[in-house]
Amino acid sequence: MEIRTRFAPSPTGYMHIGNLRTALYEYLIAKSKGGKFILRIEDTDQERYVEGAVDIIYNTLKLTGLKHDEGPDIGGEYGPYIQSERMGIYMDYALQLIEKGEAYYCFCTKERLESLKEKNESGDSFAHYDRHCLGLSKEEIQTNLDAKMPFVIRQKMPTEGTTTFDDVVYGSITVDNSELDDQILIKADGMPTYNFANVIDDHLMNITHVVRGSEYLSSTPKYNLLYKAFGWNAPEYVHLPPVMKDAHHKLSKRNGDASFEDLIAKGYIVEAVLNYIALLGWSPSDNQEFFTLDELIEKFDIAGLSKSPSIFDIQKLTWMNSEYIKNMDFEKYFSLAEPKLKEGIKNENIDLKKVAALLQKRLETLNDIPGLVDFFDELPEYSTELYIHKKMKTTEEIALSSLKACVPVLENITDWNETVIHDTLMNLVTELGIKNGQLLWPVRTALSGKPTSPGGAMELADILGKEESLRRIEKGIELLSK
RNA sequence: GGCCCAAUGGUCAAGCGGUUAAGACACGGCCCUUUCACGGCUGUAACCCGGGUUCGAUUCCCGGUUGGGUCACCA
Repeated sequence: MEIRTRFAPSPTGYMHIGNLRTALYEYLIAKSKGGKFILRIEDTDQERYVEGAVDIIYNTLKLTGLKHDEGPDIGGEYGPYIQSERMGIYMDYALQLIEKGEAYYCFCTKERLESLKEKNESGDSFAHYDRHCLGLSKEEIQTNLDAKMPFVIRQKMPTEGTTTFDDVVYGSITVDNSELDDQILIKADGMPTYNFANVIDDHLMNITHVVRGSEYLSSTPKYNLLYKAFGWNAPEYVHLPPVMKDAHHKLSKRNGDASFEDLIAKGYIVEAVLNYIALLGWSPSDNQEFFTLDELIEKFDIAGLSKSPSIFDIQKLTWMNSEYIKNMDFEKYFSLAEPKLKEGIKNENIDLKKVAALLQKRLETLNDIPGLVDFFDELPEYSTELYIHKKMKTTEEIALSSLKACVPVLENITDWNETVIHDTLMNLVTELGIKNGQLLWPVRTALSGKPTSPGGAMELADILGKEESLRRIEKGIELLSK
């Protein structure tokens, strides 16, 4: 049988990391077996609907390469794929259940339900609905309906026995039916609840694997009972442990934690984020850590899913991100880096490609760039203490004499490029009989005005150009002469 | 509180009755080196507790502890 999974987000405004990971696993479960990945928008809660949220979903899937086979934007034979466009369907099925005696109308007001809860809080019984409306006669129901009284439709749960279901990651789980509430299927506004719409849609769309967060584990028995009430086969359940911010809190936008789009805005690479979250709760049978999407499809095995929550470790993502940057094709890397380079460098005489090349092995995120390259534009104010470096065996005196010595030889260079600069400086070192660092460290310092810089003396001199390099060295001499 | 679930270094995470308990991140050290990085080598660090079962438990079972989830006309 063809495997079909669905990503069923609510359009509430952004893409959680946890949501994206769920989508990824859904995609992989399907694609690793040649199945279909479906997108369905669950917008039954009109109060939480956020304008533009659906576009974020489309964009994220597109950006990450999690291409869906069916969905609102591309259609498919099981449409519509937006729940609000499927309204009639749910009511029909709810009515079917009423006829079968598996569900019933409930005319209780919210106030009455509230008061029930209050009673329960003081007592020791469960906060379950008291089935006040279960005993209504057909006539009473009809009268209420004719009077246009607002109603909901509730599922009638068995009061005895147990319900058992199997979860692919958690195994067999059993609960007492007495724990189950007569959950609402159709709300007073005529919309189905998530729990009901889900079952109907998953069945109608032939979904074979229901993948979702473990917070749904405790409501899954109700799902199973619903499938049973209809006489349908339940799908495979794949519940996923949460992605945590720390040992106690889930990662969530509400706590100010980064969403997918935030991470991208912070200079993380899409592929690195995807790779990292693939490994947050799943591991391959071998030790492989770096995966392209295609490799994930090939290597993914549902058995590698973990049962326990994982803490999102930005440090490891950052490391992985730097690995992606380092190993990226230069042209691709440059196209990503260029905007950030331009943020830090306004001077058009600077060869951005050379700067980019210097940076590629030193970046953690793209956003590090501006702060690392700003000195190319303008030499920052610096203290002559920068010239003192123990390991390079430099002092201010040595720095001064080294800088003075290199001015004439650099001035003599006509063909200003890295190789020539290198040879010239190294010759000078030999001539003066000093250590490399005693010349090169002062030059690097004079050129950058910073304790650290991407690239050393030769690279910086090459990029800055002859005139500017000499100007900066003179400036160093001036500072050191005071 | 009832019910459900989980528990290996600081973090991710192998392991599935017998192992010197992998690997990665982070951290420390060393090497390389014109700074910082990169790279290479290396070090510190873990089976929540108590009972069983077994010749033998990190692994299986039962309790407990801790943590999480759930108990909505939200998904």
